[in-house]
Amino acid sequence: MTIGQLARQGGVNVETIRYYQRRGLLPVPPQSASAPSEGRVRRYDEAVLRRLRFIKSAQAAGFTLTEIAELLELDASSDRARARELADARIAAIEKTIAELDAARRALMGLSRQCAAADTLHCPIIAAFEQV
Amino acid sequence: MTIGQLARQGGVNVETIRYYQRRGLLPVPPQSASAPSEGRVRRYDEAVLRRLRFIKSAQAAGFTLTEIAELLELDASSDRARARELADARIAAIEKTIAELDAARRALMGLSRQCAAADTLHCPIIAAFEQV
DNA sequence: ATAGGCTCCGTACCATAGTACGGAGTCAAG
DNA sequence: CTTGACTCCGTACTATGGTACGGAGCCTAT
Repeated sequence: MTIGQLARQGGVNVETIRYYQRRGLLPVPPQSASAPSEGRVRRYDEAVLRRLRFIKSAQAAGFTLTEIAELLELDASSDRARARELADARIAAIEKTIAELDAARRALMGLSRQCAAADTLHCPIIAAFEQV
Repeated sequence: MTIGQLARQGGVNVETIRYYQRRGLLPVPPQSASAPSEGRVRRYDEAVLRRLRFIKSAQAAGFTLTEIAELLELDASSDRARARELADARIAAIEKTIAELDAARRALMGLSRQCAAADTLHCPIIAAFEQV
């Protein structure tokens, strides 16, 4: 797979892959190949694609790229304690975020309902967020 | 209330307030006062504090500062349709984010459990996120 | 064998949301 | 009436996560 194909499969663009390579999140495969005709173009395999998808998932989970770099290193190592530490910390953070988002969601639903009511002059947007 | 007191009450720092003022999110009160002894220091009232807290809440709900600026304008206006539109769009986005975070949370909990088990060699971090 | 796409790589630039700095003026307390 | 904390303001810098650009060179189908 070329870098362009990898990018399409992973749903990112080529520049992003290069950026991840610069950050050490993705490997830079060798250009040389066994066959003499195969040239100066780097080829990527399924493992890299999985790695790329992992990065995207971990990012969605709120990990920063720096933390993801650490996770990727841990994945290869056997430091179970550290891996667990990171996972648990992130679980707690996620639960907090979910609670916040849920509160915001409720505030917004109240706002939307108010705005739908024909008898209000305007929607009290700021007020909708009081005590959120 | 001075800018420093406002900042402390709002849980942000002074520079942030100035930044919000530059972005038009918070008003810049006049320096002049009725009493001649009152000087060149700007004073803020409760309404500004509420506004600041609203900004923080809206930000936690995932609105960008640009969107928040629009919300603040809408709050003063009567454009109920537009306010509702923004609210509904954000509710949908929040629900999607919550679903993603919940999937990530489940993946991480699986990971943590694996890491806790004494019989595993290492925690399969990348694998934990497959199909997340 | 040549046109068009890709790839390679370095460097520069972007948006978002702040944070830091520094000099000058102001304010309240001792 | 001075000292120390705070305010004012402009400008510069930071971190994060990318995007854009441009000149090479490579690769494949016609």
